[in-house]
Amino acid sequence: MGIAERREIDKERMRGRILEAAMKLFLKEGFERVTIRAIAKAIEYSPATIYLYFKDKNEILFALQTIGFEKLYKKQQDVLTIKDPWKRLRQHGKIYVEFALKNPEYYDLMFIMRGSVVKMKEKEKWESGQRSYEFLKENIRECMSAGYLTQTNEDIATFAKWSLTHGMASLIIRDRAIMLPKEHLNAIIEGALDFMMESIKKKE
Amino acid sequence: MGIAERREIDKERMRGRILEAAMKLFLKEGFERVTIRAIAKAIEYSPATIYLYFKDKNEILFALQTIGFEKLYKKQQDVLTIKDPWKRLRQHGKIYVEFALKNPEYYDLMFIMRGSVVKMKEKEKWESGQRSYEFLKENIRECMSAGYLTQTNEDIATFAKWSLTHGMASLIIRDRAIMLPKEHLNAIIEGALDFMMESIKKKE
Amino acid sequence: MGIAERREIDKERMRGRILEAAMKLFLKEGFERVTIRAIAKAIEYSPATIYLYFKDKNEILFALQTIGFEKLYKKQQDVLTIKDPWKRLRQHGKIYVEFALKNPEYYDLMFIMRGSVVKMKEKEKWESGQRSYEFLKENIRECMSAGYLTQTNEDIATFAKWSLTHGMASLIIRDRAIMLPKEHLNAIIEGALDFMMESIKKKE
Amino acid sequence: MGIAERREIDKERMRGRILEAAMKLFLKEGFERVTIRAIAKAIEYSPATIYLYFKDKNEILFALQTIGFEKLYKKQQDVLTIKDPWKRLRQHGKIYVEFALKNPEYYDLMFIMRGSVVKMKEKEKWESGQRSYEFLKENIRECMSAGYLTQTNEDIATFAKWSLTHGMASLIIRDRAIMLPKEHLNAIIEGALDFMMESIKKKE
DNA sequence: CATGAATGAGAGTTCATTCAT
DNA sequence: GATGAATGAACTCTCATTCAT
Repeated sequence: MGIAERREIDKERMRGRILEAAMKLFLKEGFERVTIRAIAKAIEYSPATIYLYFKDKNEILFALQTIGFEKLYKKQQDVLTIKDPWKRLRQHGKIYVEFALKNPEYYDLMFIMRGSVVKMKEKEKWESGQRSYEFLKENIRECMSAGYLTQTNEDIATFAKWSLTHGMASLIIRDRAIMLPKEHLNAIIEGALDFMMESIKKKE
Repeated sequence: MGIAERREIDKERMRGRILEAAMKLFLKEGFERVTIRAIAKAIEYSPATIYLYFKDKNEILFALQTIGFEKLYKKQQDVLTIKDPWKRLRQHGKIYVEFALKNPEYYDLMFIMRGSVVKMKEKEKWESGQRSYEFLKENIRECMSAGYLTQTNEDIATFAKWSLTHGMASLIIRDRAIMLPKEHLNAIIEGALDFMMESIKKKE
Repeated sequence: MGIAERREIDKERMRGRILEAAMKLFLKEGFERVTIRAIAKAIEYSPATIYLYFKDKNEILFALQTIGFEKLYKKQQDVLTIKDPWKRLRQHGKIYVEFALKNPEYYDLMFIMRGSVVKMKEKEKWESGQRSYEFLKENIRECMSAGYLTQTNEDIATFAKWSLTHGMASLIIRDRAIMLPKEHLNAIIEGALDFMMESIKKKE
Repeated sequence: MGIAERREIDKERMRGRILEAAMKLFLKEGFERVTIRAIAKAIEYSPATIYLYFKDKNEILFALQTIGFEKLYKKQQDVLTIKDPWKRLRQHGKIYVEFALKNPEYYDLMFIMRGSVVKMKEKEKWESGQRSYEFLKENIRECMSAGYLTQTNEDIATFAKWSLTHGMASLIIRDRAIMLPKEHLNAIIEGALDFMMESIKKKE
């Protein structure tokens, strides 16, 4: 291992520490508490040091987003153990919402937070976002091939499914589903997923 | 028209101008650019003047939200002309998403934006929010009574329907549905609504 | 009674209401809460109206001060019923501190508050302040004539007496005597007065 | 001298400059003119810089107060060279008033200024304040033991002595002793001290 | 590599005061 | 005589960022 290589590794490690600290702040204190200073303090470096590893605050948020997408994608992979595409689709919905509610700050960053912060329309980033979308689409496609689903445009079906799950997750995360008692939420979510799945099923 | 009356009207007009300016800033510059100073500048008054019409920044945001809910509720009423609850439900979904995409700033404020802004007022605010929810629920109920819908918990069905529409709207508003070509969006939305409606329908 | 006269009376009445309101705010809310707006609100007039009766905020504070001095002077007069100058001096000290502690905001305004607020060095005002001083001095003089007091410069004796009482009052009012338990304060004050009186007494 | 050490010294020096500037403003412009901005301007730094050295404005005032108490306590120590408790007590009074009149801003902050500024810190702050009180009390006690003083409660005697000196100092500092010609002030103060001392002395 | 020191820009808010009506 | 409307001038404080060392 050359010197340059080691340097690279060290650099990567430091970036990791910064991101980890930033995420912890996110989780514990919420978005508006994630300041460069706070991050610096958490890793016991000076604010200026952060700038040696990230161009600016946006780059940090962007990196966190990417990590978030990575995490989600991994979770999605787990679902592949289920061979039946129909059952897999159902489980897919479940783990998606679960991911969102267990990692609300990640999810927020990935799917809710304002674009201005992380210039959303730049393609690069959505490489990772898109991957998750494609994964879902593939699942839908298989359901169609297997005759489970009313024939329809696959993008439509994918978007519908995604919207349902995202809708539930984001309403909850952003405190708009307060009319539903917290203790019933899980049951309602499962119910809603079943509701759509059941009904979505091709009637013979 | 008495003097007092005219005064009241003038005051209301000024409040209107402030709200309008705030809303424009929202739209053009994003949330964090909506500052008292920016609003003041936009209407060519001093920052202090704003405080003659609104107690603080929160009150402005709160007022905008309330207007938004009013607007939405009115739109929802239009749907009542459709007597068949099933067709009405379908149209309900359509106008909901339409509202969101035509008034993205309002919708954002009402259903997406961080709660911190309106926290204390939870109860009052959600009076208006809840009203819209109840309206949808009533529609669902009627569909059930009329035998259109698979029997299920009404809150589940309502939340599912709401989540679908909110999901679509919020993914688009916050730029997460960029993989879907803009020119097809409308069709996809309609498709997704039909998709769910169709499939949701009770199989005999 | 002519029109002009009535006008004058009305004006005076209004000034009175303003001052009263201002003083109430003083007492209830403390100095920094006495704003022109707050006063106006209290008497249910507009802030602008205040300026028809007082040139500026300072003039209000100045007027309050004068009223304070009036009050104190009246209290001082009560003491004249005591014929013996020595006993009268003792009582004089007592009522002075009493006045201060019962009307801390007045006292503060009169004897503690920064000159910047009420340009202290302008003679006019101290006409009223001085009067109280002279009254005490006269008492001292009588004590001397009556042979009660060690012969000394009368200004010295007056200043000493005044300083003792003012010192106690102001230390208490501005929270610097917190090491003395509140419930003993009265006894300590009386004790201190006696202490000085006793010892001040000419030894034969 | 290591780098860290030098840094520390520089930091301390800067804090010193800030405090000095704040104190000058106090002196020249009065309390309400002591703003962060004004301090910053005075030392030709930006307001934000101040916050690198002090948490907030309160901390500055608190620091000044503490310095003041330190200064006073040191002055009080000087008096210990006088062995006779009676003479020492006399000198104690003198240097107390001298301190107040030579450092009116400090004295004001320590013993006159509204508590609001330092409220929360009551306990810590008054550790230093109390120390000075205790020092005086000890002197009083010694005078009693030595038979100089009429037997009385020691708190009463201490408070009386303190009140006399504080009374004189604060009346002068806050411009309420303007009836006494400036050029005689010193003599009057000394006279008042003697007056009390003389008279306080136990009569045999 | 790391950072201490510094800052420009800006946030929300409050106040005494003015003036046309 | 009364006031609604308006504002200039402040205030404290926070943040992302830069740069010489």
